Amino acid sequence: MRRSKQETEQTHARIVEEGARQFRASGIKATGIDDIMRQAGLTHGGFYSHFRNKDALIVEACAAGFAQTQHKLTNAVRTAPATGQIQAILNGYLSTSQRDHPEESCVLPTLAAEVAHSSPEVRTSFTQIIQAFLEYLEAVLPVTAETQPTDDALALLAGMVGTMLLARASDDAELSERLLRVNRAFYARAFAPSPLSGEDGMV
Amino acid sequence: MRRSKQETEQTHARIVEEGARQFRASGIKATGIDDIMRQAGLTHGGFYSHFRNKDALIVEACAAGFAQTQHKLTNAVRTAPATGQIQAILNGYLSTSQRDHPEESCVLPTLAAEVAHSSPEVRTSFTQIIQAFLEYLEAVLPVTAETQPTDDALALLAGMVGTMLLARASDDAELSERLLRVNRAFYARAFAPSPLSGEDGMV
DNA sequence: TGTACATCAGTGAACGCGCGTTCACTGATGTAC
DNA sequence: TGTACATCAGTGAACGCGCGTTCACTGATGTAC
Repeated sequence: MRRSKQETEQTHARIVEEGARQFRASGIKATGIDDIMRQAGLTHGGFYSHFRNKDALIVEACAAGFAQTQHKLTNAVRTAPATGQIQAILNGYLSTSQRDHPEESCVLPTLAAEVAHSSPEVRTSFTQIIQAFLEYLEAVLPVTAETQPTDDALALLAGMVGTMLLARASDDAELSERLLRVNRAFYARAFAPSPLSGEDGMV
Repeated sequence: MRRSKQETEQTHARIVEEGARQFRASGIKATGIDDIMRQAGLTHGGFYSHFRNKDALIVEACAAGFAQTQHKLTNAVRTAPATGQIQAILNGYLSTSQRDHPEESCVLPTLAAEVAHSSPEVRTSFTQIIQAFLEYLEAVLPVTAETQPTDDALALLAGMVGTMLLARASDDAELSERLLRVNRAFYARAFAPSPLSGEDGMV
């Protein structure tokens, strides 16, 4: 039966949120429409009242996932001293809690490889997320004599994404921990104007 | 009908090679046993004369893929001057030709995210590949006053893997190219004892 | 070296299952008068 | 403001399809004598 506008909007948001969770937790291909709808408290047929197809949900779910990561990082940066902002981002992004909860973590390490095989619309919107993340980092990175923030952001993002990807793939707890810890320190040293220590997850 | 020992071995190797290609090209879940066997010139039923199940092939295919990457890098290093070995690895690994041919490129950027959701046996063997890659890089990295090769290898590998992952996900040709070019230079500057320029793909 | 038999690589049909998407239907909501 | 009707969010069965795996079968290879 028909629902009120407000309820429809809430339901839509709930499906997007659940999609964002499950895509990140299990991967895009491995997550079925049915899984998402059931978690959202609905039956699978109703999906197509909200989205043209699965790709349309992927686009919205990735955007929602990135917004979530951006908010977390912004909170982490806000509570950090001006000279420790890069360190705060690294501590937040490369924390064990983020590693252990991909379902509410950054979409790049979890979904980038699958997106590379996806439809043009998915790839285009995902590329915009990468660009938005780069711009976000550029704004925080310091200007140095040697390099530009716009170039440094590329190396920093790649390092963050690669570190999390490998830390999640590693079965060996010690290696996984070492990847996070060592690379938090490495990238902080490489980019922070005056590196500060500290080690809290962002959650 | 029964085949000779030699022919059986060759067929086995052909299936592994084809699996390694297609897993990297399309992803593990997206590649069917049938696809692989057809490309190997066989029918799908025969698969189980060679492998217990799909996971067993994944393990062998990842190992074969890594061996291929290691050989390519070793060739690139061999023809480089002693001080330009890191640069040679970066130029080889982060080339546009590697980006455009995932089917014969490193297994880490393409398969790590899917492996994180795979069976224990797959995860364990994949972790060994990560460790082998790290040891390989450690042997090439210089010893400095500040850091250990064993730590530097973690940051270098993460940067290489993250860069390729993002370069492949990016729909924007300019951004993709910039990721490869800028990060080749960044990681060379960060790790090489005396950075040399140069820009050939490894192929 | 030759023969008889066991082995087993490969075939192709079949299995149960889950997928994305469609569709007829229901009934509360939104809207035109 | 009240009424009559169109709209449409959500249900649940059904669709065609592809998946990983099993299995009876074939016939050349490997082996025991």
